[in-house]
Formats: sequence, structure tokens, C-alpha cells
Amino acid sequence: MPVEMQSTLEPRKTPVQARSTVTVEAIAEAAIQVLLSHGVERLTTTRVAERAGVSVGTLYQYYPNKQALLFAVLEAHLDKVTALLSRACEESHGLPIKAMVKHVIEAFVDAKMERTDVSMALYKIAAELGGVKVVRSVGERSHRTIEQMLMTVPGVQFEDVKFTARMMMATMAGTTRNVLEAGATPALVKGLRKHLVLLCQSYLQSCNAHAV
Amino acid sequence: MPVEMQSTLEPRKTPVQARSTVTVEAIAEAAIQVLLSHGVERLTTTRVAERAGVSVGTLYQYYPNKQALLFAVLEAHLDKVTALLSRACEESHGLPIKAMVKHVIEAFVDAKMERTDVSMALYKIAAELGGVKVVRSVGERSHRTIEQMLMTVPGVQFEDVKFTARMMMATMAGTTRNVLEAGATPALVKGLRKHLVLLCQSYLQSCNAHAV
Amino acid sequence: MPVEMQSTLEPRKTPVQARSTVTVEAIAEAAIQVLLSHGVERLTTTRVAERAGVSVGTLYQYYPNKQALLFAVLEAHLDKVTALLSRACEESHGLPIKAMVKHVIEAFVDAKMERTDVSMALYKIAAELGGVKVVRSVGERSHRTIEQMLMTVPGVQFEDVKFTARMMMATMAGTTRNVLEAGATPALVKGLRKHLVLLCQSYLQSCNAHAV
Amino acid sequence: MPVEMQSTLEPRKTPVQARSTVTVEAIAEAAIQVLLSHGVERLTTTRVAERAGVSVGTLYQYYPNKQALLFAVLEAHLDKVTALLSRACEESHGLPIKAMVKHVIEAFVDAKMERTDVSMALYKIAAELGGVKVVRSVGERSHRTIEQMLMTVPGVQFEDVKFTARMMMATMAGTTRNVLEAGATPALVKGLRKHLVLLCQSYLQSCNAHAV
DNA sequence: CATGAATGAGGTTTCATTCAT
DNA sequence: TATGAATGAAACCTCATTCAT
Repeated sequence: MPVEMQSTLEPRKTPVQARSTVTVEAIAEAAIQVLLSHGVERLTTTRVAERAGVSVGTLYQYYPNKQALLFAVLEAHLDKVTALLSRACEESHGLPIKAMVKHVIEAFVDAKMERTDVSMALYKIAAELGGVKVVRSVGERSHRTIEQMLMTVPGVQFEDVKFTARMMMATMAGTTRNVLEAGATPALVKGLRKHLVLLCQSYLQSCNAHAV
Repeated sequence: MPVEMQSTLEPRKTPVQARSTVTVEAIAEAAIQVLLSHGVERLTTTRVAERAGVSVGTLYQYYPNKQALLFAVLEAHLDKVTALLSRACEESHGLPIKAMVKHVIEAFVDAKMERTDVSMALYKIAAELGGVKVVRSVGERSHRTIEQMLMTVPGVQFEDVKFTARMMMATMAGTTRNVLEAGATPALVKGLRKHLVLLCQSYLQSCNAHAV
Repeated sequence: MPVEMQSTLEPRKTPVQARSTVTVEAIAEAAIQVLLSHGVERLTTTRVAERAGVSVGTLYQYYPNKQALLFAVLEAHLDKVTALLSRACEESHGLPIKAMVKHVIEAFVDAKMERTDVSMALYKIAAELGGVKVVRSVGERSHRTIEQMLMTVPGVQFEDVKFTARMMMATMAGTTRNVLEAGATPALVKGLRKHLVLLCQSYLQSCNAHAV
Repeated sequence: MPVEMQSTLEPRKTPVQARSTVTVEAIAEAAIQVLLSHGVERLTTTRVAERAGVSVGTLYQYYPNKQALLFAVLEAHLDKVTALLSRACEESHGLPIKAMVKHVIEAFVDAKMERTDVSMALYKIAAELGGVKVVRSVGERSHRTIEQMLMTVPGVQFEDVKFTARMMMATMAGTTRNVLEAGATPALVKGLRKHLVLLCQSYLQSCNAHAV
């Protein structure tokens, strides 16, 4: 991916007609297909257009450049995961720590593991998109959501909720990624799901104890 | 007219004269420099050769292709980190859990954080090299080292040491990476260093409790 | 970073718009021009594209690689010669040996000599393409055509028609090539045309006699 | 093979010491080996040197450039074949046509077929060396040898001996080459050996008859 | 004499992007 | 709007040849 960085990542035109919406989604979906079948390295705009059943020209009508396309795909995924995570957080407000962590972590792992192939492919996109700030902003949002949830744990006062939330997120996301990339067997995923809960539960409790 | 293909990652020729040893290292070093200054995407063999003060031809005398170069650089880094980790593990044999974890985790975080820029750049290489098995094999080695260490904790019998070791590694490496990639301020790194210890300590203890 | 390999000689895409048909032919023609003016050794895809008045990229839209281009050019030539030869063979069914040979040989020599420069240039391509089977398959076809023709000679039964046909072809093609490559003056070509007929006539007759 | 044509094809230095002679021959032999195992396209000076067990530098001490090396190899082969042919011609002076042709043709075919692989590889070199005049001059010599032989046939006066000799040579060499390149099975070679004799015998006789 | 490290022009091929139809 | 032909910069890699050691 050559030349300039981050020219315009915004979609070029907002599809108003139904037909266009279909096209836009077909392209995004095709991008994922190509990602899975060919890898990032071999994902080309032409190839994506082909898979989507449109011409390159059409692709460029909706996405100003390749980065914007990749970005849109990544964003959709992140949005989905973030939404699931947020919901789980909100549902957990006021629960005791153990239940809260269990609910949230399982929601996250399940979201990521639903399509491990897609998740992995998207890690590569994220790397490719590197500095792009929006990727981080997604993290920010989740960060705040978790932070707010942690503040509702009954009878607990964390020393530094902000940091604790950050740490929990990093563990959750980082560990999951690591397992995924090392080649996740179903058994391993199951273990991860259970022990990531354990991990965060004991961590948060020790944070609390520590605080006391 | 090309015709053939050879996808070896092995260095092409072992330098016999003193002069060439210098060259080989200059190239590897230059690769890191370019990685940092331009990013993976803009790392070209020509650019690396230029930076190293040699011609492309020379580069290709020692590395059969670009991948091999990147691989060599990554391998050197991984070897270093692995070596430090192994040492810490061996030094910790027989220590009580808390001390053991503290020693090992701190060694790992320090190794990774010594040059955050290099570490981050190498994550991208690792992504690029994707499937390459050797990357995984490094993980395997560390895995065994940690497993063996865990078996020496006095008075503790883990339900499934293999998995526990795997989990600890994933947490250690994954969380560190996540923090790094989200943009690590020195303060954050300090917090990570401390809390990653906490995290693993409490996890291992709860694993143990669980077993009982 | 390359990674894959595809060594198809098949044209990459069939032109659908009128414009591109023109382009494809311009490129093939340019290839011959370059072949004549620079020689195989100095025929580069860039040079061909330049001569054709298009960009390299365009060339690669229609020919997946250099070999495919050379192959296409060679094939066109061989097809033409083969077609002329086949026609002459068919027209000669049932003729007495002398007339038959005269008709066929003259058709062949005339086809090859129409553009001696092109013929010679293509010998080099054929060498370059070496093993490529299609080159041989052209020979096969002609072989059968000649064999079938020989079986129609009235009052003659060859001992081993298959071999006789093979021998006749080898003589016809080989001798012509030899003369061509040794530097064919018009006078020499004229002599060849006449004596190659003589050669094959007397050979076939002696084969027949031999059989009797 | 780039840049200039035909700078100097003469060996750079005439080896005076025994050791050098050995080296020179080892290199020439290695060139043939590489030719057979890798093909012309992949014959590089470095590869030849390696195979010969010397350094490239050494190779360049004896051959001023790659062309000169190839040329030397080709020349050696041609010289050998030419010598055998000449001897056969001289031995045949004064014989009747049939015996003469049989002796000469069989000598030629046997010489070429002794190492079909080498013969074929050398055709490619000859193509590569293209215009180089010395290749032709070898032909000239043989031409004269044959011509002189033909003039000794008892009781025969050819209309145009020069041309007849040329034609015989072209047939002999061309047909052999054609069979060789189309993939010569031992059976085919045997047939060629016999029928090439037949071919030339009947041709020469009909030439003679013609003259009368 | 021999070595082999270094050179760098030059070749092939890809792919994001534009624009006439 | 959609198409897909055209573009061309830029990447990777090779290999004949030289020259310091």
C-alpha cells in the first residue's frame, strides 16, 4: 500500500439508493472473502471488485481508496465487538465482581471467536492501517464503558479505576489475540474462555484487596 | 525470464572473510533503522541496502530474498527475548509463586520495553511473516521453559501445567503487546510492569486453589 | 513481496472492448518488430510495450508474463505455417508422389521464406521456450496430416508410413532451417526450393522401392 | 547476456602451466554440466565456476567474458564433429556414391548422437551466439571438405558441386537436429541413421541423373 | 595466481488509481 | 452510474564483471 498515508478514509459518497447500499455491502463482504482466501498481501482492489461482481471503477465510487475500504471493513467489525461488549457492560452494572467479569469476558471472547478466521484477518488489517487514529478511538470508547462499569461494583473502590479498566482491557484483548494467532484449537479456546474469566476475576479482587 | 522459485529463508551464504561479517550485520541493523523510520510498508530492499551503505546486490548475497532478511531480524529479536526469559525462568526454579512470577514477568517486560519502537516494528514483521513456522517454534520453546519452571513451585500441583503455562505466556505477551500498540507512555509501562505481575500472581494462585 | 507463482502461458484476459483488441495485436506486432531490431536477448517487455505505444501495465493485462507473449507470437506463426501446410496436404490427396511432394514442399518453403527474418527470429523464441509442449504438439499435428496424405498415394504402400512421414517432415523443416540460419541468399533459397523437392521425391520413391 | 556483442571471444591467456590447462578444461567441462542441469537461461558464470570448483575470478582469468566461454565450449564440440566428418570424407575419396554417403552420414550421425544431451544443449548456445561468424566458418570448412569429396566420385559429374555439397550438409545437419529436438528415442535415432543415408544416396543419384 | 565480496544497471511484474466511453 | 482499459511508478531480484586482499 503505497504513497500517502491517510488521505481520506471517509466513504466517498453516502449511498442513498437501495441499490447502492447493496453494492457497498457486497464490496465490504467481498473484501473479507478475499482477505480470507488470499491474505492481506494479496488483497487488491481489482480482486475485491471482481469478487463483489462489480468493476473497479464502481468500487472507487464508494471508497476513495484502498485504505478506506479496509478501514470500513475493520470498523464494522470493531463496532460490532464494541457494541456487544458495551451491552454486556451495561447489563452488568451493579453485579458483584465475579458475575460481572464472567458476563463481560465471555461476551468478548464469544464475539471474537465467532469467526476466528475473520478476527485474525482483521488483525492484519489493523496492523496495515497502523497509526490510523480511529482504531484507537474504538479502544477509547470501550475503555470508558468498562471504567464506568467497574465503578458500579458494590462495596468496592478501586485505587485507579482508569488504569484498572485499561489493564483489564489489555489483558482481555491481548490474551485473546495471542491465543488466536498462535493457532487456536477449539479446546484451547474453551480453556481460554474459562481461564480469562478466572484471570480477570482474581486480578480485580487482588486490586481491590490491594487498595484496602 | 524468471521460471524458478526458491523460498528459502535461510541465509544464502556464510561470510568467510571478516569484511563480509561486518556487511551482514550492517544490513540487519539498517533493516531495523528503516523499519523504524519508514515502517514495514515502506521498507524496501533498496532502501535497506542504501542505509547500510552497500548495494542491493550485496544485500542479496546474504539474504536470498526480502522475507529472509525480515525473518533474520525478527529471529534475532525473538532469540534475545527468549534467552532472557529462559534465564529468568531457570533462575526462578524452586522459588515461591509470587517471587517466581515477579522475576519472570519483570524480565520479560523489561526485555520488550528496552526498545519499544523496535518491539512494535517487529510485531508488524511478525504479522507479515505470518504463517512462517519458526515464529511459532520460538513460542514453543518458551512454553516448555515456563512449564518446567511451574513444575518446581514448592507445595503446588497445577491441574494442567501445560495449559497454565500457555495461559501465562499468552497473558504476558498479549497484554504487553496490547499496551505497546495502544501507545505506551512511560507511566503506563510502569503500571503494566507492576500489574502484570499482580495479574499472573493472582491467577496462578487461584489456579492452585482451584485444583485443591 | 512476491510469494506466489503462476506460470500460465494462456492469455490473461480476453479483450471485450474493440479498443483492446487493437492493443493486443499492436503488442504482438511490436514483439516481432523488437525481435527483428534487437534480437531475443534484448527483447524486454518494456521495450515491446514502448514499441507498441502502450505502457508495460497494458502489456501485462493481456499476457501474464513474457513467456506467454513470446509463446503467443510463436504460436501465431506456427499456426499459419501449419495451416498452409495442411491445406497443401489436403489438396494433394491422391496425387502421384512427384506432384504431391512438389506441391507440399513448395508450400512449406514459401511459407517459411515469406519473411525469412521473422522465421529466423522465431527459431530463437522456439529455443527459448524449449520444453513447452505446445510447440511439439504443432509438430504432431503436421505429422499426422502428412502421414494421412502419404497413405493416399496411388499404387504405393510404405513400409512404415508413420516413420516415413516423420522423416519427410524432419528433412523439410530441418534443411530449411539450416539454410536459413547459415544465411540464405535469394539464390540459395531458390536452389533449396527446387532441390528439397528433388530430395523428398527421390527419398519417397526409394522408400517405396525398398518396400517392394 | 547483456551489453556488447562480440568484444573478444579469444581466450584471455593461453595457459602455459599444466595446472592452468587443467583448470581451463575443468571450467569448460563445468559449463557443459551446468548447461545440462540448468539450461542456457540459468547458466551463470558464478554457477559454472562453482561447479568447476574454482572462483569466478579464476574463470575470468581464462575467459574474458561469458560469451567467450560459451564460444569455446561450442567450438570444441564443432571441432570434434568437423574433424570426424573430415576424416570420414577423406577416407571416402574415390568410393562409389552409395558407399561414400553411407560412410560419411553414419560418421556424422554417430558423432552427434554420442551425447544427445550435449548436442542439444549446444544448439542453444549456438542460437545464443547467433551472429558470431566463427560458427559459420566451421560450416564453411565442412562445406569444402564435402565438396572435394564429391568431386572424386568415379564416373559422376555434378551440375553444381558447390550447391550439392551445401544441400547435402544442410540435410544432414538439419534433419539430425530436427529429430534431436523433437525428442529422439533410440529407435528413432536408429531409423534416422539408416534413412538419412538412403535420403542422401537417392538425392545424389538423382542429382547426377538430372545432370545427365 | 586465486579468491569472493561488491557493484548496479537492468529486467520482470504488480497494483492503486483514473477517465473515456 | 458503471465499466474496464490504460497508466506508470515502484518493488524485487539477477548476474556479468571488477578489484582489493
